Amino acid sequence: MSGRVSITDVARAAKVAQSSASAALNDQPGVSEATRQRVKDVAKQLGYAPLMRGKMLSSKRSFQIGLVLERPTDVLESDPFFGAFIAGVEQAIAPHDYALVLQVAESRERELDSYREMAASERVDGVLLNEIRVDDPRAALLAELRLPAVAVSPWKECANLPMVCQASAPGIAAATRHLIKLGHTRIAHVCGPKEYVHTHERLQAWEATLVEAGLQPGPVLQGDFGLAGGTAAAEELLGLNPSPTAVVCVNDLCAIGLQLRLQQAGLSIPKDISITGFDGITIGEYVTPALTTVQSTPTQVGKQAAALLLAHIDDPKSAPMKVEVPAGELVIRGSTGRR
Amino acid sequence: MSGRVSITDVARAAKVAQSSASAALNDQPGVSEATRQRVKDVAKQLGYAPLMRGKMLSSKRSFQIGLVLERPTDVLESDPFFGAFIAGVEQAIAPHDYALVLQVAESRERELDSYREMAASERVDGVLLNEIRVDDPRAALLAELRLPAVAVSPWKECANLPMVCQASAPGIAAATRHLIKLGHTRIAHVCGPKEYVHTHERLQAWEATLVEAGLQPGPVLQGDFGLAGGTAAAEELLGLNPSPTAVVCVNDLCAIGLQLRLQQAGLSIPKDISITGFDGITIGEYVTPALTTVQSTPTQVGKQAAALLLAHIDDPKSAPMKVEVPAGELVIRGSTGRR
DNA sequence: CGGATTTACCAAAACGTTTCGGTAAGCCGA
DNA sequence: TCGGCTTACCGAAACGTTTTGGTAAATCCG
Repeated sequence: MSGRVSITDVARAAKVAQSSASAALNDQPGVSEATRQRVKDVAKQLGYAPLMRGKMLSSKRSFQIGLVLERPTDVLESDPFFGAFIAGVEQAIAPHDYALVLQVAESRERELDSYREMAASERVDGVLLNEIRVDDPRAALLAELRLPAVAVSPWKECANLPMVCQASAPGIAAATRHLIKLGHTRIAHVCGPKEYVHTHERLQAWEATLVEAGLQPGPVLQGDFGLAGGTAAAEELLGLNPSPTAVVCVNDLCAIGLQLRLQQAGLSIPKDISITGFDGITIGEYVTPALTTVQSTPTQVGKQAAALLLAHIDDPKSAPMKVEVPAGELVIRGSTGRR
Repeated sequence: MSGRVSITDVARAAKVAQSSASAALNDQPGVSEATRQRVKDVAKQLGYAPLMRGKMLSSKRSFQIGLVLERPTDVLESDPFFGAFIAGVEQAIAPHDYALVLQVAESRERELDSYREMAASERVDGVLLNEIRVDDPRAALLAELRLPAVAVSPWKECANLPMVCQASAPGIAAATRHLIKLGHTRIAHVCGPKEYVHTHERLQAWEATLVEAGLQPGPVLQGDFGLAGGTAAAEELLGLNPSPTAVVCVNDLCAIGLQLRLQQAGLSIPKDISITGFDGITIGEYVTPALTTVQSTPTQVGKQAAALLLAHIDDPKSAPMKVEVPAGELVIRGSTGRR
């Protein structure tokens, strides 16, 4: 009695061939308008919903895209990009009956294994790549596996992969200019790990902006994309003489780590030192003083990336190789002040 | 030439029937050990990997489980549970060839639609339910849809759903006792939204502990699970007279929001007011003073929840209805001090 | 009016896997 | 030696869908 209703049942009830029912329901040509309506009505009445498994097998597609996260749990925990990014992905794929398969890998090597496995079993039709690194080994692997992929990279090309980019250079430049306007001349930079493309883009934007303004690019401190990097950079900074009067940080978490540590050391922000972040995560509004930052739009990035991936899955020839998302805007708050 | 190698190819190459090849590869009985080895060798040599689609259709399973997040992006952004939870889920399902399908819903009504759709298309074999609410409508819906589900709930029963629980009552009680030992007598609580089961469990644990110690349960301030709730509670608290000397917050983000706002208002933590959180998120270690909190173990919870769901998918009769994960431990840091 | 084209539909194949029923061959006990 | 049981294997069906090739009927055009 309960039993699932298949397209065969619909066809039988509507007194047409299974193939005609399929054509009718999928708005394919070869069936009259009258029949199409009848089939659709019957389908609705019977509560027919196509079974994904059948559709997958027959159409040789999985109607799923993959996203693999490398695992360091503490990074996952606070990565601001993640949630909003996924929300954007969902917006783009849901209308096309696609779903997102999320995997978590314990290490980079295992991450590659994840891709190998997804490709071998064809569980997904393509994947999204985040946090692109310099000479990223994933690009070559995915090409070898012939698994469509889209890179989310802030920066120029990425090893022949189609990419979606939201440039962070303009935001970093804007933050740097903002500091220059406030009268700062010794403006340091806390950069991320050298292996990430993000790191280089932001480092160069900071440097170029200072050079352009005729200023000597101040010290570069080694940080990372988490709180710990900011803390470490703070320690380094405290030993500097002369000390910079402003710091452009690679992202918000790093900036917050820096700010909190400097405050612990007795410095006053922005009186002694001005700080800028990048991302625009919520907590930046709550720290004291609130963080001047660049508001990125991860949901937009996710949406565009997923849309581009679907386009490449559909037809790699005709899909664009690069889509740009407007850069984030500078949000001026209390952590920056006049020299 | 590249073309995918199917089980038929393997069977042909090993000179056995397709069905025998299947039995051999899946360690089913009915095939001799010699043949089994030969088939496996041939399969490996040919680089055979079973195609998910075929497996799904034939075995009437999707080998996937679902997780739907309701969307409020700013909550997603920083939810500490999320990343670690997913990592745990992955640990449990990966060995069974299962994958996680993640959906994001824009509202609660759309969240229910997500479940309906997953059930109708049988894209997943079961789902995980987070953030259980009082009289949660999802339980009834999933029962109606006959979609296996496991609830991640901190608390007693959940509408007949199998559940994994990591009690937060012991942690909240420990935090409260810790404050009592420090000499506090006016201990307030910042609770979450009343609709969540979490909220009630923690509220009651706080209250019971105070009553047990012969103290009057102090004021209950309305907060939520994000920074904003802490800020709001801080405003409320600042108007109180007499003011509590300690506050047990429903979670870390809320506690941090509270602490930052109180500090802005000129109060000194823990001199004027002691604060405790719950979760043990990273940033709690970085604020000044560092946050006394209860370290929960979301990865463990995710792992157990996924394992339980698989068990219920496999055989609902024989799987347990409840699995407990050891409660988190109190981590004493600088935000609590002697009265 | 007759041949060509189009339309509306159907039946069967295909996708890759698991599973079911059957069939020889081998083994056991009587 | 023979019936009954087990073992090892095979062929075919089944899962639910899309796609392909074919066939009448209807339409068009000269």
